[in-house]
Amino acid sequence: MAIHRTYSGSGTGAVTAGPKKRTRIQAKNEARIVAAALDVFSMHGYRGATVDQIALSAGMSKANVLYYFNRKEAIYSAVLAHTLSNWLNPLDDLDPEGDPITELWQYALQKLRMSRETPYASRLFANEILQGAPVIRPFLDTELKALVERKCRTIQTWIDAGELAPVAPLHLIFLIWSATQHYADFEAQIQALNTDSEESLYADAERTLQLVLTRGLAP
Amino acid sequence: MAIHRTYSGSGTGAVTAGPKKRTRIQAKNEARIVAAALDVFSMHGYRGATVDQIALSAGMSKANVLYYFNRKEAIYSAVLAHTLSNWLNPLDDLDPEGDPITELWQYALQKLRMSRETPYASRLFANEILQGAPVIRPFLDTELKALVERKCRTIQTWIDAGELAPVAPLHLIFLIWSATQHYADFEAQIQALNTDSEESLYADAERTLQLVLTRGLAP
DNA sequence: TCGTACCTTGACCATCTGGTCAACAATTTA
DNA sequence: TAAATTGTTGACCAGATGGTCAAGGTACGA
Repeated sequence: MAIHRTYSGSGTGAVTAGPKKRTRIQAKNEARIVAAALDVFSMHGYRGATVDQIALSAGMSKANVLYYFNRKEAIYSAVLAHTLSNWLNPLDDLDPEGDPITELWQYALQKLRMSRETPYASRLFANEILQGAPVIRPFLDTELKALVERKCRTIQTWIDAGELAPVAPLHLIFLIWSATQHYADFEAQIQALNTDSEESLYADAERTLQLVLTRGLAP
Repeated sequence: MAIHRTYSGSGTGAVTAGPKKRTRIQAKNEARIVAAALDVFSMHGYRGATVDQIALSAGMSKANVLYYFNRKEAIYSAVLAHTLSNWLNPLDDLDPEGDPITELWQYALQKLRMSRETPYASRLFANEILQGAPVIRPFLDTELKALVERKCRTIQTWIDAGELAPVAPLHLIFLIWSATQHYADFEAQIQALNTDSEESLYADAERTLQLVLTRGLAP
């Protein structure tokens, strides 16, 4: 997760010289700011978010927010870095030794539940990528690409062994990502079109996705 | 497509009294503005777009843009209204008389090709819905909801007739939307992760989606 | 040709917003 | 406790941006 290194300003703002030890107060306030900023950025996008909103949401003054993060962009980078690993980690769990269809369905299910439980993270990335990924492009080009290529090889191995339908591995990953993140990113649309309870909504989503994936991926 | 009526300001700005006939120049310039605004809004979102950018892209002065559309929001509404019908029309083509899996796959294919050919429209809606659909929520709640419910009934009929796997119709539609629009909305990510040509990218996407859908939906 | 209505824009204004700074408060350290 | 470091904020600034307006230009019917 090298996003951290990409943006030098994402640390403590007041300290310009070498890396000093972080105070308790620093850690606490930076965490509060990042948590507040996730809300604001994921709702309004980078440009639509204001430092004032973030400060208000974090319960402190704008000047104080900019004391910890010199620039608005630094807050944004910190939020992305803080969220990115959690958001993408499950992919790493795909086990080449496991049963392909079980592994893939478990991955999809985990992503679907994450979309429900932490939609902010999903919308944060959706916004970032919609704008052309100006900040996390370096990460996409290097670490995410390496991870995805590794997992594509795993999937291809399954296909070659006749344990999985002959899909294009990369596009299977895209399919799982899109189908699950949709429930977070397009929540407003889904709320408008759904008539049932949220509970049964997600139950139906799981059922349908499981059915299509398990049948669609059978060799 | 009643979005037009929702925003009174989306017509000619200078004329405040009743509906007068539109000049040739009016029609031409409004079309130029809407086309330019689609580019700008889809790239930067509502808040990130500036009237100056739109004016520059349309080849006229900012003041002139605001002569035809009194408010920035009016431009935005006009762009949404102009794009919405084209973007959602294919769903209406689902023929209850046709073969279910063929019909659904043709619909998915059409959406996938639209994502490739006119990604701006997709990204425009993605931005709008990510922000909570502040402008098109009334449309979602009424016309889109009615259309989707109608199509869900069609799908349910197919299921009841044993011609289709027992999925939740609404979620099947979500699956098709998400899997296809993903290629437009997340283009930046896809570009970063793809190593092949764009041609083979979309060929693989079609092949994988067809395989999973046709197998996954078989009764 | 003339007059009217429509078109176009540079200059301008009010507001919003990211960022700075000096002054003061709290906390840690010697 | 005294000094020094760290934390906090109201006031302020500069640039960006949505929107207005008066003044002048252009098309078009009578």
